[in-house]
Amino acid sequence: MESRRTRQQDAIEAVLADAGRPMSVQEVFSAAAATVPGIGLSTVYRTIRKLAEQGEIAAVAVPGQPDRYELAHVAATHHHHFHCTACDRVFDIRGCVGGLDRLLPSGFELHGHELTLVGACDHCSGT
Amino acid sequence: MESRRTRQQDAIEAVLADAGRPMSVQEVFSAAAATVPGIGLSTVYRTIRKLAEQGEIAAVAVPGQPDRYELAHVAATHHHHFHCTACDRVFDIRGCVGGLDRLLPSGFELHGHELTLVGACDHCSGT
DNA sequence: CTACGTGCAAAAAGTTTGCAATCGC
DNA sequence: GCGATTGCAAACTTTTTGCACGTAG
Repeated sequence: MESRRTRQQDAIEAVLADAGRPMSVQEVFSAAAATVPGIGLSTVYRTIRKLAEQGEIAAVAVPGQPDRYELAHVAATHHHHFHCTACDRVFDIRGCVGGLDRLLPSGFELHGHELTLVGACDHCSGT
Repeated sequence: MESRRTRQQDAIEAVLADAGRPMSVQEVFSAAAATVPGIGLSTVYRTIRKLAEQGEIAAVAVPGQPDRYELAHVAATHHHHFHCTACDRVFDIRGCVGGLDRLLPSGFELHGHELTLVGACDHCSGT
């Protein structure tokens, strides 16, 4: 269960690091293929799954679409997401809401939370 | 493109109405089969998709899992979700956070938001 | 009666797995 | 050299689609 450094893994992590926003497996695959031409889709799936299990990347869900992933150290810097329903991209937004404890029903334990704003990004809004 | 009232559609909507929490397509299928024995899985998919397009039900996403659905009139009564990572169920919780506008980057338009608390429900927490 | 909605089977899309060849260490 | 990792193809799973029949209006 050693961890071996390979061109493919480096490329995948680099893609996620450079993106600055959550990406789908397909997006990662396309982007990584630019660096490592013959890379296989299964390798991307395997690597992403491994990174997710190790907690190095976090999954972001959008209804009706496959999950997207982003580096955990980004996720650790607490932030949230903005889903543009026009161009369908997800952006990271800084800041966090507080006072969530008051929403919690008694007996429930709060471990974390995920907030997604929905709307149109600066590029897609009619502004 | 008329809308015809059928036994199957009634059963599916009844299941969602009675559940009180977001359900997956499979869950709806199983529950609806109790009322309409020979119901087909495709019918459930088709009906749910149609209801979603008409805005009568809302999709709730959980990373790594298929979407779950709940009646929109419930979603309209603004609320949020709690995902128990132990029993893997999603609960509705009342109340809503405010002040989201201040999180919004300039140029972005806010249409809605989705907040999911993550943790252990009263049944699963060690309490 | 007309044509929308259903059930079944086949197809498509998305993800995982088996295996021989490769490459890091 | 040894064994983890890869790429390809096949297996699976989940969701969508084609079609003939049943049925609501």
